[in-house]
Amino acid sequence: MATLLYTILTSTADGAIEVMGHVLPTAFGLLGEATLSERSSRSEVVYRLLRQAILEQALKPGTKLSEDTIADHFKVSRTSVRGALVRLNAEGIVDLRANKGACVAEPTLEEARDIFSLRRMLEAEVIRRLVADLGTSGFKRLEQHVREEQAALSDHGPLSIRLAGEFHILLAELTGSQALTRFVREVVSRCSLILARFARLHSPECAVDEHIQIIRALRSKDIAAAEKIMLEHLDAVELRAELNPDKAEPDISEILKRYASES
Amino acid sequence: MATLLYTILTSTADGAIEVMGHVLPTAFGLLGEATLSERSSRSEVVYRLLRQAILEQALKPGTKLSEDTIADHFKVSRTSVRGALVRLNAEGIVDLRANKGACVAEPTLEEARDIFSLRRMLEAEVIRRLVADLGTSGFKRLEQHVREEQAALSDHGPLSIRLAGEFHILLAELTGSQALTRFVREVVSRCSLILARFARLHSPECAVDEHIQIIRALRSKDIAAAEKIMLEHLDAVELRAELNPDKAEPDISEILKRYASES
DNA sequence: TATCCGACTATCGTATGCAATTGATGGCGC
DNA sequence: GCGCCATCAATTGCATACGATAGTCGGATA
Repeated sequence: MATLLYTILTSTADGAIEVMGHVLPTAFGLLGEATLSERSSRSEVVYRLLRQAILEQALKPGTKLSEDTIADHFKVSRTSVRGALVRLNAEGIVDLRANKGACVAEPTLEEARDIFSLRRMLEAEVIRRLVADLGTSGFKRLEQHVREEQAALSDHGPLSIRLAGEFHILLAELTGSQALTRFVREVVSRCSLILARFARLHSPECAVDEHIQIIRALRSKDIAAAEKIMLEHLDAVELRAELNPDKAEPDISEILKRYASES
Repeated sequence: MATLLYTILTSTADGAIEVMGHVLPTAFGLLGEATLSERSSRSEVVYRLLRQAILEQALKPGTKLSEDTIADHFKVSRTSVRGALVRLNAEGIVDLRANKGACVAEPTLEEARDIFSLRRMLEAEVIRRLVADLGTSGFKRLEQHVREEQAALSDHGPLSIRLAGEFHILLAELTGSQALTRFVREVVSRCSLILARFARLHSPECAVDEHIQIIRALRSKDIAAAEKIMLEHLDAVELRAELNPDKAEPDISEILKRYASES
């Protein structure tokens, strides 16, 4: 396994997707249910790397994900790539159009609002549960994560983008609810896509402060306050997404829809 | 299992898509994003049939899903089967153990309670949204669905089991929120597994009545009342699941856990 | 010159073959 | 007789090959 990862890391060093090689190591804890100890199949590795690349916005919404290209870069067969793409499609971060190849999903404005709405609901629930029973070790993990976020701030790179999202996934994990974690993972992923698509630029500095506030609120054991902070944080994130309808038309079909009725 | 594969086998004998005509006509709007007009790939067909078989409890939790066996019965290659299994795994209704094959997921008691808890939250949200804006056509679809449920009651078969679950998915669809629909689909699917695993027998008669009550509550536009009815309905479903810890130990590991600490 | 049609290319969908891993069975030593 | 190890069968993981489909480019015709 280690050898496989090594070959992939080195092989990407001279490929086009080399970005992903750099940031991989720190990512491994959170990226999936699978821990380091389990052997990873090739398909699994491709899945993780692609997912990571998308969440770090190295692969932007709309980017074509040709099976051949990816297979060549990772030095694996298309079979393994297909498996990864199917999974990513099931998570909603990759669109899979029959006979026309896959591409990074492009959430529309409507979907974006939808996702944020659900995210508020889910994460409010996370907070409620954590206020009820978050132990010392949980706080330790949160604080450790925030420290990593702060450390990553300096490079202003993809790492901080990803860590910002993973803070929320970590919160969900700490509830101990697998299903809730799954759903939060999904909305957070989709939010990454939304930000990549609509936000002018990601400004993670604020986010870290807000994350610290969330931890503090959790410590206070005040449900209402904690929930309020979380919702405000999510509002801030949505604000950063600049989901105003008059900019960045999501889709040609969206535009043409208005003309179709007049013809 | 054998019976199911047999029915599938015989019905696929004269063409894969026609088969689904028999069992899926009412479901087609629900079962996936794909509409009838799009051509379905083999992998897609296998996916739908397997999913349906699992949700109708023809394939029970724990059943081994050998690639070869399925491929032979469906007269397709293992490749198509694998694609379907990966998708089902992503939805959480199939477990995929590396090098050891797939099997229908076996939710533990703990997971079961977790799922029900989330389901309550999600479906309460569905109700809140529907009370706000459910149009005439929406009610028509709901009533049509309930009629189908009633018609299916007579055979006491798998169809009524599936339709009962799909009522909830239909509710979610009517909110217009893709993400919410996704999540509801997932919890409903998992609940099917849970019922298959723990419930003594499925008694769908009650469910239909309860579904009618839900529609009535939605008509009344009384959020609190509608939400209450839905939650009561879900409580009833959970009750039917008989999630009492002292019966039907989910897992050998669960049992041995208690012994491990004493060794 | 503009439009339509047909061949071409690139890419995907599927099948098949081989390598790798797991679990089992039988033989061997104790 | 009992336990351990090696070999074997079964099944999955992966790669490659082939057929099918969609988009593109060039030529023929009006």
